[in-house]
Amino acid sequence: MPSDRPAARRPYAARMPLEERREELLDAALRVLVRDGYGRLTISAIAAEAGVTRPVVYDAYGGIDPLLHALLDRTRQRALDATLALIPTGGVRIELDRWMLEAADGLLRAAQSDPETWRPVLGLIDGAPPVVRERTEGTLALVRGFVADVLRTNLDPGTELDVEVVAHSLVALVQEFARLLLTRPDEYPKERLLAAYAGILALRRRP
Amino acid sequence: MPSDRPAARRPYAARMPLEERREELLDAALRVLVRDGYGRLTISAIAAEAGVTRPVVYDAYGGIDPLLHALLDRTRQRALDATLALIPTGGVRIELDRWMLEAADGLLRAAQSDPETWRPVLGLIDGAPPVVRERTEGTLALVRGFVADVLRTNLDPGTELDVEVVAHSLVALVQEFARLLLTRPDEYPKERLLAAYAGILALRRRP
DNA sequence: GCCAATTACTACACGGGTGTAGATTCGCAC
DNA sequence: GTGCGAATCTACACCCGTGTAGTAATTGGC
Repeated sequence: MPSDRPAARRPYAARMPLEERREELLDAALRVLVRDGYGRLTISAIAAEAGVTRPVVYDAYGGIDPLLHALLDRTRQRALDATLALIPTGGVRIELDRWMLEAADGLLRAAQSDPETWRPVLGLIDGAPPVVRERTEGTLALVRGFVADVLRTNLDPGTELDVEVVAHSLVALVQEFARLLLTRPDEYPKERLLAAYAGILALRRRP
Repeated sequence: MPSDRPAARRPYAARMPLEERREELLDAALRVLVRDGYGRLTISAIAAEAGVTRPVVYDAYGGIDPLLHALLDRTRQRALDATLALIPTGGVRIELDRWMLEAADGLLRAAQSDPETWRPVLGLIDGAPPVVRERTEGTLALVRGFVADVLRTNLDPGTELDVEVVAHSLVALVQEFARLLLTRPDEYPKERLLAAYAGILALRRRP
């Protein structure tokens, strides 16, 4: 062999302005996250997934923490937008039973149509570090607040209920349904879950 | 200084037969786990917490995986024992509403009295790897099965309900209450949670 | 076509956890 | 009290991810 080739230089990845690169890195990071969990969400893995070398990631985000922060922000915003679209605000009066069903339906649809966003949000990704729990909890608190408002506005005046705990319960319940839908869709398709939910709600009227 | 002391040998930890050492290591591991999460549950950290050197841990368990497995087994068994004690088996007939309240009360008591066992079981420890989710899910499936049996045995014959989904919901609800109790006891003391729960159940009778 | 700024890559040092081989000490049995 | 086996410790090599300084290629503007 005449030339012991000097470690074959890696072909350059397509160049990209910083902002665009940042978005692409977030996309790559989300793929890694959903596929492998937080435990394997490393700078190395993200760079490999995006087809670039690690310094590119450092130039774009400075480290895993800012990157994760940005990823959580983007994901949170998407999920929150979809969720708040289902909740009437500003003291609008609605029919509670009907709304609870429609909102559940809407949320299950959202989760089903964009699982990459919702799996992390629903806590279905393994290895979540504390920062994830904190941020998720903050978002959930917001949603629970809106749900509680809806309840206060629309519950029969006579009803004595701990609205905050009930809001907690409703949100937890719908979340659990969404988890079932995403993890065992064959066993628990949307129709089954909604029918069961309707059955539970109906107990309130048929003594 | 006459003697440049040769790195001061570490004092020996008290010797212990293997089985006893294993238990002590599990205790240490549980403390580390609850305090720092799965992300910091390393052989090094466990050895330090137990006051021994790493080879002791390797001799006792062979690595982090067998140790974690043993720890999960022990924790799971404790939680499962406490839980199954609350669920009537073998087709015994009971009064459903009363039982649901008593069982919730019992579980909240259990969680409150032994948080080190229940925090991991309730998913309150950060950074759980896939194996934890799998094992927890298996245990939950068992519990849900028993709850579903109770429902089948004691629901009014006329009631048309998706018993499996309802069991899922009940278990998820009580779990959520337990999480609230352990993470925000001042805001959500046991009495408040149980009162709210009773209120929700009561809706079934007061139309 | 060429140049310069921008973007990407190579190469290094570091830190922390893993796993193991071999030396050392403890403490029970006799 | 003294062995001797069991239990513990020391010391090493290894891997993998981090973070950065310096080098090289690309590409848009002229």
